[in-house]
Amino acid sequence: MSRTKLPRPTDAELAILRVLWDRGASTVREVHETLQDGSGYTTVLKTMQIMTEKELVMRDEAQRAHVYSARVPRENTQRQLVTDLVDRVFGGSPARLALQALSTKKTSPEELAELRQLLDTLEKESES
Amino acid sequence: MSRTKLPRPTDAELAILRVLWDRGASTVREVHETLQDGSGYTTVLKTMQIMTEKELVMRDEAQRAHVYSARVPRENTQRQLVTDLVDRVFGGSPARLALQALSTKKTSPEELAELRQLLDTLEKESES
DNA sequence: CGCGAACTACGAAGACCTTCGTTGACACCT
DNA sequence: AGGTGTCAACGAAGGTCTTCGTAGTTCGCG
Repeated sequence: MSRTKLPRPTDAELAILRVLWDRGASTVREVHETLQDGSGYTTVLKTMQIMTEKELVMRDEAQRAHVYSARVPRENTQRQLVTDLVDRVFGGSPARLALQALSTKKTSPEELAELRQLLDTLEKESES
Repeated sequence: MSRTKLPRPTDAELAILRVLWDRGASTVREVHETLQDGSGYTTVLKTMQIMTEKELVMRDEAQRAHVYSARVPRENTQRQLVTDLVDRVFGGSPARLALQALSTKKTSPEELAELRQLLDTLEKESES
């Protein structure tokens, strides 16, 4: 049992994970350049080292410039953060979060259609 | 311009806010008792004092046991946290968050109906 | 070889969060 | 008046996160 009940990634960690999810395996330099915030190179490096310890990312040390890749899938992290938020501020109701999310900004017709489809599926399920 | 760009409430703060939103104005003791986590009385007190400084809550000192009430509305905080999450992990697409939220857990038929209604409204809007 | 550029590693500082012990004030009861 | 319980205030400790300076390593090049 070495499963240590992973904590939420921090903001800085999440920003880095997003880069790795989007770009795929990358060096510190690449991440640092992509991430156009004001943070310094060594800051990004340090954070990525910590993320390696936390097993959020993998490191390939074959080259001099180590190559990092995300070890946690994007979907999982999204799910983790969503259920966390649902529990902490929406009383455990994902639907209320969904309502809040949708009424906030505008959504494209394609996404609306996708949502409608999901809704159909869910309603059929609840009927059976 | 005294608007200081409010930061996300921390976990402990959020837990307390939830109690205040649910119960309405409450004393520290009441909050502490409601909140059945393992935290000590003075911990809750301290946090609520800090929240007063941050203007997250209001304090009525008329009685010996001060009475606190939420100063930020629940809706605002929910919106804040949702848009924050949308920006940080769903690339700015609320619909993707909604999809993730809904596919995670089961949702009651009433909520599904509510969602469908909102979807109708949104689709009509995008048509015009 | 010797220099500079690109890297990693390390450590420490500063900010914030959470936790709680202790102190002092106040109130009620006997 | 003295004792007991309730309360706010304070301060300090310990943890985590973020930041970055500095030092050491490696590589390529003149």
